[in-house]
Amino acid sequence: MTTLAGRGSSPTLDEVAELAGVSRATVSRVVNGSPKVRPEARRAVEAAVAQLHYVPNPMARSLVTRRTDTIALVLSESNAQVFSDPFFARVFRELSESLADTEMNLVLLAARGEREQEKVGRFVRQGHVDGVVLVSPHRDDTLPRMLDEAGVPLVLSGRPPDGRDLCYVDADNTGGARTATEHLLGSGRRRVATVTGPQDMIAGLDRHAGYREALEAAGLPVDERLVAEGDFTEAGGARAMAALLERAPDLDAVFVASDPMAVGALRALREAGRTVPGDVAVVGFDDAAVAATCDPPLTTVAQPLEDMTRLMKELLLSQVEGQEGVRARVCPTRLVRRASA
Amino acid sequence: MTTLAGRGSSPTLDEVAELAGVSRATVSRVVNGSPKVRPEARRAVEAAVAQLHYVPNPMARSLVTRRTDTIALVLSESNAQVFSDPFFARVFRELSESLADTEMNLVLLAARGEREQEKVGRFVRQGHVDGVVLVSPHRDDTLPRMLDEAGVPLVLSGRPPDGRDLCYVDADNTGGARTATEHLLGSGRRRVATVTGPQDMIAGLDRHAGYREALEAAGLPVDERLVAEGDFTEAGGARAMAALLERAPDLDAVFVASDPMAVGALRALREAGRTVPGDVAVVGFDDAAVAATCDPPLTTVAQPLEDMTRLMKELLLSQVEGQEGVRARVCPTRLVRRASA
DNA sequence: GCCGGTCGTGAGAGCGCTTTCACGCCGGAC
DNA sequence: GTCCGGCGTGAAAGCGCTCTCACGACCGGC
Repeated sequence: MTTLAGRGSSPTLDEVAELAGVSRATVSRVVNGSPKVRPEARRAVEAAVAQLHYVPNPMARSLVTRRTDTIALVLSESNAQVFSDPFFARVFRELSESLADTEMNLVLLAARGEREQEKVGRFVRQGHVDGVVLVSPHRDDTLPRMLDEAGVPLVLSGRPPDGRDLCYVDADNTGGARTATEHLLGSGRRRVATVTGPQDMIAGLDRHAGYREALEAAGLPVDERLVAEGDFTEAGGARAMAALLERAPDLDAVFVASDPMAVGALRALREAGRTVPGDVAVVGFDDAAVAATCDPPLTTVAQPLEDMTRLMKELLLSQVEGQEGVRARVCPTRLVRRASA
Repeated sequence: MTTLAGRGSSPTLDEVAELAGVSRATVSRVVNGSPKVRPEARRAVEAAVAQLHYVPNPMARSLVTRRTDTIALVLSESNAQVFSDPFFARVFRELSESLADTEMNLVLLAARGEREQEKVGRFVRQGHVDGVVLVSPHRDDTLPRMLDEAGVPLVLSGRPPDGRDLCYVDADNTGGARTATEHLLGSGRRRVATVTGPQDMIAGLDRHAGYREALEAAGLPVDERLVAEGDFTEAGGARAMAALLERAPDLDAVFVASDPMAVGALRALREAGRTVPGDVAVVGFDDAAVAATCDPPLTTVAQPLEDMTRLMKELLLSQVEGQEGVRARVCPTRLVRRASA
């Protein structure tokens, strides 16, 4: 195959250089915004670039710069449903948006089963991306370690499981759960139950811990009949709530570890004939869109997602630039008061 | 910077060649599975590769092969909510899974606002990917044209808006809607309403058309009071259903153009004191997970999503291989009968 | 008038890989 | 014994870019 200018295959630096009457080096300088180019030459190059519709070949560039100007958001999650999780969707959106006026590209990689994790690992190790933001909600996930050992700039969304010293940004899940529970306690409730998240997920663990902390701080015993595990879905929340009602009919409040589960709990409560917040006060977590629209509107714990995403971006980009700065950041949550508690 | 073997920077072909006592060319042949290598030499190379943990540099390779072994799934959608749409999530999952035992990588690109579309366009035009599967649900989207003109192998998920001759795979939305409506008519209903999808979305349009076709085929007039537009969300479905009930209290059936909307419609119906399917029969579309779990379980139209995804993959890969084969494929839908109609 | 210092530029060496091409080798046909 | 045809191999030419380095032009200071 010969490389014919203007015939399908895109023009190269040399062709631009020839048309502009300068050398390759000068064209490169113009394209990369170097200041050391005479205005006159710059204009000539720019005209040639425009005329030829020149687009630099990123592979050739990466080959020498060792940069790809691309970062990956990787979702490590075997469970299908979590992909459509509003929390994750928002992280992706915010990240994508905040990168939009950068020259950085964002790609999303899914690592479901082990095979896919392996593929993602290879992809990253091969240098396809300059860095990765990793969402790895499960405690026993091996991907954080794999990517860490790949030596690529890495920021976790959510704290790492085993206390590994990885760079991460997380919401203060424990603190948020504590505040939520204290809010319930503060309004005079004494039989405060909880629907936890899956206890093999870090956020599920932390929010559960916050609930217990609040009870202990108030000098109240933790009654295991008041604790039921959900799976972060609406259906699971309804199930857990029903079980709770069965085991502890005298409960007068419940902290539910996610808004979708809280919506399910609301339904179970309604079906059991309990009023909210009259009979049972309910607090959720996440401040998902549904929290404002359900009936009654949900008091919930909001994470500063925008800040968190910005932080992830900044921490990652500074690593990409070669600076090792802050390793971890825990962001405060905020109680959003609505009608349910 | 000097390139020191084994020191951070990964080993190159030459280092492997030297260790194995052969030439670069031979190593390349082994790595790429060429048969023309003596078993003895092959073993030596493989040992060297293993010892050095050699991983080929994909940029260098792409530079000469003009392939990246990566395809993109791009979602062109300004509306945030659609990202967590179960239909899209499934397409992504299926595609990812079916590519898992290929050497092809899959990345997801989001093209929300115009800026992001521009970025995705540039990304693709620069040759970062070998092909793209494009989900572009809106009628007035410019991305299909942009990517088509980029000259990259392209398969749309869903038919293209303006009759452009693009390669696509779609469900038979019109046929499915017709079948659904006929089912309602066949069970003796005579005042069959519809909650349509947004009329600036292709699926919304097609499903609406199917509804009208069925009525016309049955010799029934289309009563515009029986038509309300939803937005493919549960809340929107509830709103539209309420409006329908207001305008045409005598309706006895409704075809709802998506399952989430149908769930909302079910709620509105319940709140209005109508029984389902006693007073009003309801048929949804998509056979989403929620259709089987809601109350009553939803009769709905299922798309052969697995087949469709496989087709997209095959059509795209054959384009990548340079074959121009089938351009379009419309897959038949199937009515799933449950309790609601 | 000479000298040191910018400043803009171009030649050229690589980045790590694939791939063509030519060459030496060996087995079989004559 | 000679000749031919594979077969395995290595040398070398790129792929399109960046970046160092050297060089000429031009400036002001003495």
